[in-house]
Amino acid sequence: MQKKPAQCQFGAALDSIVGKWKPIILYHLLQGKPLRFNELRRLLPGITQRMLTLHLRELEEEEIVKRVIYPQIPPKVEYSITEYGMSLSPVLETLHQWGVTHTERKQLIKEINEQTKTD
Amino acid sequence: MQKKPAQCQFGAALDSIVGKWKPIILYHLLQGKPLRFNELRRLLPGITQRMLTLHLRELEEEEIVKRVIYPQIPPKVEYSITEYGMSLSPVLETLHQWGVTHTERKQLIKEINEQTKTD
DNA sequence: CCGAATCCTTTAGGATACTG
DNA sequence: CAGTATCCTAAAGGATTCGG
Repeated sequence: MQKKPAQCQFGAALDSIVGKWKPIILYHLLQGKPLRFNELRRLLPGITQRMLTLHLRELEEEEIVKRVIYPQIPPKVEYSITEYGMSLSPVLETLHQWGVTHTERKQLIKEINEQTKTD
Repeated sequence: MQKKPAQCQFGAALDSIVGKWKPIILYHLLQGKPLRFNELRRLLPGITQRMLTLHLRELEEEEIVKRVIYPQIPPKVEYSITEYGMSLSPVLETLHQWGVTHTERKQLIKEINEQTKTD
């Protein structure tokens, strides 16, 4: 990667939260309740086991997510947000706000285009 | 793509600002001064013409960036942030803040690991 | 000067089968 | 239950050449 101005470190932040399933994984974990692997999986319809583990491992690597293994049969593993991961909450909230208005805006523009098409 | 909870629209926001060069492109344009294609290119060492145009087109599509063509020989094209694109400023600032501390944190952890390795 | 077009490489993401 | 291991596809990114 290239050198960036010190004032432009939001690329670094993006690296931690970008990934097809990371937004929704984080959303669920930020509810506060620890979730087991299969619970999380059920909350993410369409995700494969592989992708879920990959994304969780990445979040774990950044210490955003904590993985707790209960040594028992059958296995039980719980994922939860870390204290540090909680610091993402306001960041994601801000992004969320912008995302909502952005989506609405695009929808509005689309409707206007379809309207004027019939003129 | 899957369905997401309405409370989790930050994935939509990410779509607009993710891309290898988008963060740094936005950083430069958010300085406020319109920049010509080749000016921008010089500010982004390593980028190819193709990638620069592709990313700019995407940002233009979202109406985050405005493209003004001056019909003259040799051609002159200026890119600038739109009014709407300005609304990204606080969002990116928040991301930036988190990115800075996150980078520092990772660096710190790395140093500690190297320290304890010699014990 | 500001691209478009073509072709190629790399990475992200996915399908499927298997395991302690 | 909670994963690995393999193999494969699609998408992002890049190198190079050509053109108004």
